[in-house]
Amino acid sequence: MGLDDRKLAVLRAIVEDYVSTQEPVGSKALVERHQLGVSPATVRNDMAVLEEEGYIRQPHTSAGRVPTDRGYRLFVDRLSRVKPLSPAERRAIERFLVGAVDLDDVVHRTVRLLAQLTRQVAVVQYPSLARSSVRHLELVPISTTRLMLVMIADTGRVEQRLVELPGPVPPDDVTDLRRLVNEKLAGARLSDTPPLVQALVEEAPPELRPAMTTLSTVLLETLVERHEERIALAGTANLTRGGLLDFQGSLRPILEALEEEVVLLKLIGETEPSTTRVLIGDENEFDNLRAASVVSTGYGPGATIVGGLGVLGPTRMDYPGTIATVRAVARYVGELLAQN
Amino acid sequence: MGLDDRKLAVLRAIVEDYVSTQEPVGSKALVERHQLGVSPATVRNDMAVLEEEGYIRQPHTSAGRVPTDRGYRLFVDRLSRVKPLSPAERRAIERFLVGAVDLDDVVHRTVRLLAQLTRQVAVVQYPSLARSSVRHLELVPISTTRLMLVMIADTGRVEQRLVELPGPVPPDDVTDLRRLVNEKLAGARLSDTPPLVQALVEEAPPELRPAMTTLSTVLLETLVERHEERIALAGTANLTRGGLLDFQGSLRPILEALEEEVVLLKLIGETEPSTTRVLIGDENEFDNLRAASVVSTGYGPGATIVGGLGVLGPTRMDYPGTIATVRAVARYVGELLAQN
DNA sequence: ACTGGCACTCGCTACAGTCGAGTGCCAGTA
DNA sequence: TACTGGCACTCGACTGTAGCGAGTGCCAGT
Repeated sequence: MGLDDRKLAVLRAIVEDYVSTQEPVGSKALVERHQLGVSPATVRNDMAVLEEEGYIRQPHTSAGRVPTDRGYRLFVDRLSRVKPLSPAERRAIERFLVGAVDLDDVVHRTVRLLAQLTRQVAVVQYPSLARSSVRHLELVPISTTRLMLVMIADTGRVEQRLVELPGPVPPDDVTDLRRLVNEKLAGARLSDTPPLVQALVEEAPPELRPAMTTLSTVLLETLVERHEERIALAGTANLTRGGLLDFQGSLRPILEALEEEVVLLKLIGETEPSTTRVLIGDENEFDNLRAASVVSTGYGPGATIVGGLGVLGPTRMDYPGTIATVRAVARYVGELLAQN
Repeated sequence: MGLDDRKLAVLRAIVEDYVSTQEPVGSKALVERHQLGVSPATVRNDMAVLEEEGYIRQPHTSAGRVPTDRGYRLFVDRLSRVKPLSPAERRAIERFLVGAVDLDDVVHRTVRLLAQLTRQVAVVQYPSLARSSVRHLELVPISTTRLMLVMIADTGRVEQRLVELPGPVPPDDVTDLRRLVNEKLAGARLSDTPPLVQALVEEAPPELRPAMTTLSTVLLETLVERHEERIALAGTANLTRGGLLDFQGSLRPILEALEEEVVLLKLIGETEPSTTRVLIGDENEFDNLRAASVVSTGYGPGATIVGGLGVLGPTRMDYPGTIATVRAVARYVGELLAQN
């Protein structure tokens, strides 16, 4: 594993050149474009070693070298220098996000911004209900046997659900139900609600018992079991940049994966540590995405994390730039949420 | 314009063959696959006429014929025979749509169903607010100077919006505001609300005046001006079927168009008459979509129309089948909405 | 440990030739 | 007049060959 500094510099140069030109890079071009201080022949020897170690490969015998997924990984972990955002980018972020009136609005603006800045596919998860607390529960009578249950979370999310009651419930009883439900649940984290909901049913006065039972079922279903995560997506047109070279010629598997909310959630939703996560090619657990890389991070007001966001692109992407942008956008969104 | 019956039959045969094989169709293959009762030479003469009239064309001199947009138009208008849904399809529709608990749920299921059945890109517009009536307006205090305005429409749509009040408003005043707003607006069509909102401000008691003024601004903005239309999309992966032959090799313009809600709304939202609309290639007003066709129709409970839905695919698509499916799905969705 | 030189590989492009599906036209026939 | 069979022609698709050149691996020399 003798990878001395120069070999690492060569790998870095290969990655940088390949990312920008999208063409296999040869030894001669390398020494011309970078100040390596050695001759092409020497670089070739280094390349041979790098290839043997699996960091680069040759598409065909007489072609230049291309980084492998492993090579990108090493690059991301040890070689990439942080790329600060340009002032223009900072300004773009601020301009784009001010004036958002709504959680929906914030999420939509964010996902478009992210797609535009990175020129890739952007994914933003709405604040997770599992990480939210109940701010208020509203019951709106639709008919004598139907209620609309509206839950407002502290993260700004609003979920609604129709409740089909077992029998007619007079308006006064609805008021009572509303009061009881709010007394018990307001302020509680959603993940803590199941026992509380259970208690609600047990403590309900007899005449409200049937309605409360139905209501509790819906509550549990909507708020906990079905784990209603939502996702916004933008920039799919960016997949077609770079012709058909990226993604080995077929967008199909990528587009299919992007249609599955479950997949997207796995991609950007699992950010336990608050650090940025980079998944490169193979490392991805979905076969459909083995030709793609994902950069994602968590966001939230202050230090807490309420959701994830990220971008998806070809393995040959500008990792330092993308990582910087994703982080910056996540931070801005967090600040925005903190204001509400 | 002498297009006798046989020439029309030839055109129909060309369209049908081309749609199913995706290859230019020649005179010999035509007489073999269809019972036209004449020789290839005769068919060739007919083809020459059809080409002169602009209904078909030759990709290159020594190739078979391909329908033009104009040819598809004639086919759709006069030649296509209605294709009844298979029992399997009917069952799929029913199975897919029962068990929807929510408007969101209904829309999502519908759009996926449509994409799956037609194997194309499906678009479903949420019931338009412009065509809805207010069922209930709820004001939920978030802090002393902030309210969450929640509007529930008779179509099942729920819109929320944060209201930043000019000063602190005590809970009792919020109750009053809620009562006043509902008394005035509940039951009104959204398009009729502007004068009512105006009246609300004028009739408000002095102490509620400032809050009501702010509230009315948000109300108008959210419910009328910003015309909050929503759209669901599915099946973009289907664009890659048929290799790169459809859409002349580049999905880019299509994907770009699909990202613009405004474009989608124009495509499927403008269904004044309750009939199915077919836009073929050129006929589309967006340059990005000149290689695509759109089949759309309105849906709604009973005879009224509250929104549009449709699919987008290559100009060489199975028009009769697609039209039948789109219609059937729209009808089922309408019935589903009528139940609520 | 690095370098210059050299033979070698192999994808890319251009070009020529063949094949065959499909056409347009025309003279012949019912 | 309307259709048909026959025939010459067109032109894209495919195949094979040849030359080019970027890039490599190796080796002897410093």
